[in-house]
Amino acid sequence: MNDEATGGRAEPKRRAGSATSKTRTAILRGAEQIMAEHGYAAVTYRSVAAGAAVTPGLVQYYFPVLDDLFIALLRADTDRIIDHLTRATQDGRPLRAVWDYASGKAGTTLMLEFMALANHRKAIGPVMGEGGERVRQAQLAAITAASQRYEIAPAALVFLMTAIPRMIGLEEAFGTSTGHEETIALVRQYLDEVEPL
Amino acid sequence: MNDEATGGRAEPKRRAGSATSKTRTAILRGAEQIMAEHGYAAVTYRSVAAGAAVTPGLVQYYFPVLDDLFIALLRADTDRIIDHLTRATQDGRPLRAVWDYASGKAGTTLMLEFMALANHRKAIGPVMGEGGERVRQAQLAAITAASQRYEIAPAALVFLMTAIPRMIGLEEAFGTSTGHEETIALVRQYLDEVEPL
DNA sequence: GTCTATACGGCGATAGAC
DNA sequence: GTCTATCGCCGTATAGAC
Repeated sequence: MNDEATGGRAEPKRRAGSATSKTRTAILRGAEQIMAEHGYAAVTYRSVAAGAAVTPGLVQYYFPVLDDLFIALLRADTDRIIDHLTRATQDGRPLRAVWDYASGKAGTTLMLEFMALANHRKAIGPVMGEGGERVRQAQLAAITAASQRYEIAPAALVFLMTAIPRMIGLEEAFGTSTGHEETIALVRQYLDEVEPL
Repeated sequence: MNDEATGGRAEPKRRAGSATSKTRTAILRGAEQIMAEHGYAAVTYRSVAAGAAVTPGLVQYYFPVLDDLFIALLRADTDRIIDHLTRATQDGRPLRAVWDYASGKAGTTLMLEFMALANHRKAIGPVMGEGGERVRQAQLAAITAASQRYEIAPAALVFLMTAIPRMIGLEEAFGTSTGHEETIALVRQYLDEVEPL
């Protein structure tokens, strides 16, 4: 509700305390769990403090604005995703790996959570964009080795193999489902052609 | 931030005052403008009241819980979208009409706004799902007349023509763009084949 | 039925004490 | 470097005036 307030700030100091502080990592771990369990809206100075058994003021000391905490969480998640994709695309069927990963429910939920977060905390948007770009470049690198097999521009292919299952997941989270089965069948047919099992 | 509180309620009376009240429609109009201009987070009892020149208590009289106000706005938006699509798909190139509409920036922004809203106001989700289903059925009805032209299952086609530009819009809102151009070129090529200008 | 006034417990952010 | 007190928002509930 105070979006404008945080958006209009120049650039104050964004971090206090050492980056290696034990307290700091304990706070991050606790915040991550709260976010996974109850959503970003449940991540408050008070709840994180309670989870890490410190005072709310101390959490705020390490993360002066709540954005800073979310950004740290988002960056860590992005790194994890890229790690996973890098490993999963080395089995000879990189396109299927991309499709399968994007089809995972957990990832879609997390994406929705961060999209919603970015939507009312303007500092988060650019971090998401940069993370999305990093992920896409990693996917692109993983499929270009065999790109002549696919008959479709690699960049378009990677986008589609991510966007389609993601949007299906989003819609299903709310209860819209018309066309999902038919679309999945279409993609499966294509994958069977270009990356037979 | 008080999601749990509103979620745990049985089912109190959800509306007071007549549905045709002049005050009620004034409140809705004002709320719509605030939402379009500053996002859903700026829609508060106090801001809406100020916009409609009434007291916050009166807004709450007509919409006892803020969800009720958002649901009224979402339903009205869905009706408008269906009206628009019904008209736009009658020019002989219904698939292009679907694609063009989903490519509009305003609609994508609004969708993101409502998705974010649904993400932390659980009462909104089902209303979004139902609205999405209504829109999709209308689109489906509009293209099935000429469906033999398309070579792809109509339901999959409608989903893709909506999902692709929507996801492109979402990603661009944050700053991810790899693959967008290539994907758009791909779709344009397909549209030129099945619905030549 | 319409509408106002007020109170409560939550929140993020800030200033400043230790 | 660590932590507290306080401020001004918020949604919601309630009591009651007209």
